[in-house]
Amino acid sequence: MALKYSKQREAIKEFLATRTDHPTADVVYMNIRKAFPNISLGTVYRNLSLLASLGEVNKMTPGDGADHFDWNTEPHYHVVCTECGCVQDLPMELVQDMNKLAEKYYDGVIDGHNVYFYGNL
Amino acid sequence: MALKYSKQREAIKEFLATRTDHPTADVVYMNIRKAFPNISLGTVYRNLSLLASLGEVNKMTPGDGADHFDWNTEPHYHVVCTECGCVQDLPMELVQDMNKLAEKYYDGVIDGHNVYFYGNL
DNA sequence: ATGACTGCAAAAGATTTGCATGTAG
DNA sequence: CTACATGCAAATCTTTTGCAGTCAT
Repeated sequence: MALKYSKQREAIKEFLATRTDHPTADVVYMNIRKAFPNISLGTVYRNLSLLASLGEVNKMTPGDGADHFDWNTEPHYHVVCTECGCVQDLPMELVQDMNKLAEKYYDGVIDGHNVYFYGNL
Repeated sequence: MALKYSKQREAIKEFLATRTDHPTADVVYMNIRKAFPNISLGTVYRNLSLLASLGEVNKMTPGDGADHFDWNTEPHYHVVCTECGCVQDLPMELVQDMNKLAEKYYDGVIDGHNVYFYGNL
């Protein structure tokens, strides 16, 4: 289980680091393809779960059918856009109000996206 | 879009109300079959999402591959068993500590299940 | 050399959908 | 009657896996 270097995995990590949203495996695949036209979707999935198990990325399942991958491994909350389904980080000032959020659903607008609180309410 | 009565839907609702865990569509299917041997999995899925859109049940996606359905529509948190994957409600006294939970992962034992905090940390 | 990694394609698992038939209102 | 609901099967979508060849160490 000794890790070996792979330029595909490196490219996937670099790509994730450039994104503040939280792409799905397929979005990663589409983008990595620009630099590696022959990369396979299986390789993207294998590397994403490897990176997730190493703790280098976070795997999220917001419930839109596909998993999302987050380069930010610091503990934080997320919100999901009700329009496009994208995942955004929850502003820190709202984190402090988690107890209140837990008492009722949060609906609002962040960065032009209509979001609802994505949590286990 | 006027709702019509169906004994299959009624049975699904009744079954969910008897469960304190949070069954998957397939588990619901297996159980409803005892009373309705000819019910189809498609019908179970159609009714579960109908009930979810009516707000009569909650649909959850803990990330184990399948969606789970929860009869308790009151706002509350969940934890997931790392052994069997089942979903449990988070004890209310812990809800009051949500801010602290948000700062670090929660690992513990509840009702004999080794659980981790299922949230968007 | 050896074991990890890749591309490809097939497989697996969950959910959705099209269609002909059944049934509540 | 006529919509809505059902059963069945096929289709769709995401993710995983087996395998033979490739590459890092």
